[in-house]
Amino acid sequence: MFWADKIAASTQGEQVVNDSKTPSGRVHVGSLRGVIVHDVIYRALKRAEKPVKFLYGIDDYDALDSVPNYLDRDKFVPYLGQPLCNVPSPGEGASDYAKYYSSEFFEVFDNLGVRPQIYYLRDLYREGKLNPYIDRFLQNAHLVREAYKQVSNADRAENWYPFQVICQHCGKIATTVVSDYNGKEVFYTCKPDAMSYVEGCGGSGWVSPFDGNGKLPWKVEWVAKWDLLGVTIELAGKDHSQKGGSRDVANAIYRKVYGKKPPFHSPYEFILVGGTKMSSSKGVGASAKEISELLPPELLRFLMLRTQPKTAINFSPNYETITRLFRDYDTAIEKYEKLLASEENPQLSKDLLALYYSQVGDAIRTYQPFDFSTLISLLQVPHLDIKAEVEKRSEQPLDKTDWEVVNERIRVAQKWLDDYADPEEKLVLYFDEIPESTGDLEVEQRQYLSQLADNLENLEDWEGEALQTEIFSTSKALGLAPKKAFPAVYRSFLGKERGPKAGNLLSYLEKSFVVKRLRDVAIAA
RNA sequence: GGGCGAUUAGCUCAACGGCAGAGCUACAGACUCUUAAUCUGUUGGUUCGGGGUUCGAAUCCCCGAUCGCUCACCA
Repeated sequence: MFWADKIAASTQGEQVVNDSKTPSGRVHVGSLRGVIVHDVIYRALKRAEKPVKFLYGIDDYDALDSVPNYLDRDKFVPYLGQPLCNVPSPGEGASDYAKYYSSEFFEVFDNLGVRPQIYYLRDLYREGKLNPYIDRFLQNAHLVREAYKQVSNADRAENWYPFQVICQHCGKIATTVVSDYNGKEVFYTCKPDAMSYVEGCGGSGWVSPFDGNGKLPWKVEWVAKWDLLGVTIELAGKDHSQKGGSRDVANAIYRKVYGKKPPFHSPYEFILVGGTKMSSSKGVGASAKEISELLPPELLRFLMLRTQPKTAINFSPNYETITRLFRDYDTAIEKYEKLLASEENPQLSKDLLALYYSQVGDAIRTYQPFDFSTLISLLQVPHLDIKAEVEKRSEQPLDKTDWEVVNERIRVAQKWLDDYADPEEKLVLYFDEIPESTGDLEVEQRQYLSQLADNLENLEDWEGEALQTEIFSTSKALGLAPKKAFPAVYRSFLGKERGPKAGNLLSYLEKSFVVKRLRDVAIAA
């Protein structure tokens, strides 16, 4: 059974799936794992025809705790410690910092077909929705302290309260400590030494904790959200899911203060991104936005969900990884088509369910696959009419959908070549020097190149087909197997054993250059 | 030091108590203009090591190794 269907099958009654994110900056591609995991669980529940809602919260009352290195430090340092919804937007088109980065993230959601009901913590606080929870946690601060102590062995002072107000003097929320509560107002101090990354202003006073004047600490806030929204399923990254970790603490608080059972939980693993291959100099990297601009949505979903949540995913946008992703997807598509041809309403196996849940829409979109790695190769051949080439190499005539898929892949392949490919992953023509690897050529191969140079020199029609014929017939005439002949040619120009169709390749080069190079290689020791 | 997770073919992963598998790679063939293409086939395993439970263990238990994450605050 597919992992998400297992979770769906274990539930009873109406389900509320929840996930959330602090919009502290650009979102790394790894953050998409949680998003996709929850989306797939949501879809699995729908597929099982169980009543379900999917919520996504933006924790924009959290404090700005560092200035990302891609922002102007001087401009944002003054806002350290303030709620993200009160920090100015770093760019056009958003009212504030939190909205700016969360809407960037939501564009990716939209692209991936993830459509949860979105809510903002600022609204929950300011509209007073969390007031009853704030009151209850303040009244029962001792129970919260107990939970912290028992679960994660963290000591809290006797007069510690699970609440932080926004300082009325300096606007920071991270530095305030509440030390008293009279049922209507709390007494707070904005402490200079409360946080390592920012100093409080030293102000203090009595203030109402309600209607957006402050927030609950994260672990406590989590509980309030669960109860307010009726959350029944919420997974968390494994960093939160350790024994004694934040999820454990939140669970304990929910049990202690409300006597209720916490939502279903299971940790999910990270996505490990091979950092060295990332080209930061080209300004591209592994942000969720960048990767979603590179990969077609169903491929990105496929990457995230075919692996069960508790297994780590290794992903780098290098040749090996990215071509494999496309190939695996195509393999699944072909398997599905075969199944479809043999049965009316086929039962989907586990791998095909991964394909199903990868779709942005409701049905699996089938097409005639055209190998992605071949496209990467073809795009590097100068002056090649790629569409004609695709047509020629496809078994069946391509229909409208096929072309859509191919065109999308051409775009991806080109973008990958431009922004992500390492030099050694690209086709390199050696114009100025003879590739080193020609040194290993055998005597017969050198004789062949020499003969080929003579034949080509006399060739009148410098054109792909004719060149291909000449390369081939020369090898026949000398009795040298094509398996030896062609690599000799490729090595002379590319330094590799293989390459694009040799005739075409040479036809794009100057005749004099080709002849000279062949002779140079032939006589070199 | 404590905790959690992982470790299966060269690589990426599947199998989750019932014959250890797939894709890619590699290798070998086929296609008598044949070159990043296509097709066929083959190789490849002490399931990290050691012990135990079981009729039966990659799977469950114990000990150990390696790797990753985590264990003040914040999230």
